[in-house]
Amino acid sequence: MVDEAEKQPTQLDIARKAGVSTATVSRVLNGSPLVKPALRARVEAVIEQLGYYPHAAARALASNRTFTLGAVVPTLNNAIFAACTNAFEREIQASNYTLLLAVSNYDLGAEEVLVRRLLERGVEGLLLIGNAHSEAVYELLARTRTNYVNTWAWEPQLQLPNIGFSNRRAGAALADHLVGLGHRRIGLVSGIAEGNDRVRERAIGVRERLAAHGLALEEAATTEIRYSVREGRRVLGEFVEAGTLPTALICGNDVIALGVLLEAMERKIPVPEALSITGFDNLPLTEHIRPALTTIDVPASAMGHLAARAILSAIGDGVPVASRELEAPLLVRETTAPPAA
Amino acid sequence: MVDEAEKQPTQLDIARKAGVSTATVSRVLNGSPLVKPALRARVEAVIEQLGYYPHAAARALASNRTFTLGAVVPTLNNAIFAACTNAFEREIQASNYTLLLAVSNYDLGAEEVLVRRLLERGVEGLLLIGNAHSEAVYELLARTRTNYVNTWAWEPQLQLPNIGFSNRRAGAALADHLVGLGHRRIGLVSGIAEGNDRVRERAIGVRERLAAHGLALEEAATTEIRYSVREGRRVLGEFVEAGTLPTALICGNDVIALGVLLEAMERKIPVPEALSITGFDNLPLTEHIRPALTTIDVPASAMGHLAARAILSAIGDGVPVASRELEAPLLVRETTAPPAA
DNA sequence: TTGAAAGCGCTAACAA
DNA sequence: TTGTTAGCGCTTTCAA
Repeated sequence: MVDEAEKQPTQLDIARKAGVSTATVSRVLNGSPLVKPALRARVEAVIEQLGYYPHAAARALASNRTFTLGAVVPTLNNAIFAACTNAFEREIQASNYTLLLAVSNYDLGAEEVLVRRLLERGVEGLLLIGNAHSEAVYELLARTRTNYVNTWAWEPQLQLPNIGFSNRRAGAALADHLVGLGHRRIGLVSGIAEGNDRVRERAIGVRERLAAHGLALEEAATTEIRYSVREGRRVLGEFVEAGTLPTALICGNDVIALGVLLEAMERKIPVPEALSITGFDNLPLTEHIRPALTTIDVPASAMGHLAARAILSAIGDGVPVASRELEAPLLVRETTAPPAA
Repeated sequence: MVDEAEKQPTQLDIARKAGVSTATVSRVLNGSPLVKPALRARVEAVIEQLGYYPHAAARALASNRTFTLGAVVPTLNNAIFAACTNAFEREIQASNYTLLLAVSNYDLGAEEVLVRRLLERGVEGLLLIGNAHSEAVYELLARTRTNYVNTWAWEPQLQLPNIGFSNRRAGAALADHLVGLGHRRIGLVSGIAEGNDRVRERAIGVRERLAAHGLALEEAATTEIRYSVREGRRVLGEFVEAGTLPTALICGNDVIALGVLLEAMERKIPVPEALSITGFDNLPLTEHIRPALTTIDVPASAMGHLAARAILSAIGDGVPVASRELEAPLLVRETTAPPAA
């Protein structure tokens, strides 16, 4: 019955014990220069003694600042988004900001309610993935004048705050590379395009370049699957059994590519001799596996860091977030080669 | 000059426009059953019209509830922690809670300030990794009566809220497996033990079982390294060149194990014939790679989900978080076999 | 250099 | 069933 909820001390407790006003306590806490050193020391001693710490909600209500930033990512079960989130958090942490994180599971509708929830929480800025978000999200962001940045994308014509790279050009680079190698029958095993503009842009890039060379994707070797090793393996098997295996397969990401590669090895299909494979992301493992995976180097951590710095300085200067294009270079390794004659 | 900061509408705005009191608006917002349907509809219409949404800080200050949970993890650049965090977020999201996430980078001192920061933010519960936290953290948690749970650990004698598995027993299982196979010269390539009780516990488990069999770790093949493929490769190379390679290597996690495995393959050291290798975590890839990795199946997502449910129900019932032990079974696959005669 | 006091937007008694 | 009102803990004028 005795719950003795001895509450957290408040500034009033500190003020009384130190014989000062709450205004002075507040000044001490906020490092105001106009508190006499002696007084400051006295107050700090009491703060220490009572184990006081500020009540963020009260502070936010009074000052209209939360020192909180938000991020909503599709998932953390993709090393690339986890890395970006990690970098973002580390960067804002250094500026005494705290991260409110939400996972949308690639669902734009869910994302909308999550963004709303973060806005209610008073986030001073937001990191989003991609440029595809619901109308409502964009309206909310505009109405509340929230600093935000769409990472993982670079589409200047959209006039959106982008810190990322051109998925379309990355897709194009992959296509050019394979065509340049002499491939004519190329398939695409991409991620699920629904609600994912990065996937769509990459596919457009691939198709455009193929078309420019008078080619087209092998539709019988083109499909969308979830990002998983198992799915990659399954698809490779299906292509083989259906007799639709092309000479090159562009995979939506490294995880899929790894699945395709491992299944090919299991089936004694020589890679890259009989089948060229490309990935996307440049996961740490891809350079160590044999054959090493040809892939696109996605600057995941850099996007996280830069997005944080951009938002933080936008908040500081009161200016809009500055866009910035990053490189996502093609890394030619061992899974791509000219097709067997 | 014209910044026209047309502020967010407040309950007062809604109340006036709807011709009711703010109390009624509050009731509508909180789904109080004692608001007449007609009135409710009128208020909701105005809310919709003005695009109003509640101010979480004000709400928190008045109600003393934040609907926020915190998590501080060592890093997100480890798929296993990312998976746990992902599961935790998904679970609390479903209960309308929001996640405050902080990354400690395996630094207990840093963790302390982060926990403090989350507490200031008013988190109603906290997910932590492991049982090793600073005194100050435990004091803070006790004093504020914050619901928290240490995942990734199961040490009932410590009387701490644990939802996890016994790292020591997992280490023991690995040792038993290898000894049972006939290995006598066993090395350990663990993660950095500093500030990481999981690593220490696993090592203890290994050493204990080895001792029980009258054996000891090959110290010349035992070391601590960062969790990276590259590091794993480097270490394998060093052991080979120093001529200290044992017949089996217990690796701190799958990433290290993969590095060791790939380097062994590169050097034409037959695995498992000449060298048995074990990992830890059961990353999705490990079952697909050849030879498939013998490892410990860590219930990362389950810990995230269960921790969330435990904290949420502790908050609901006002009772302490219930501990729970999970299995972390040994998965014997293809990288372990009897040592060559 | 310090203090008094008025809110910030909301919830929750308490009244009606 | 609805309204009135007193805070929640803090910041921030404004005075002193």
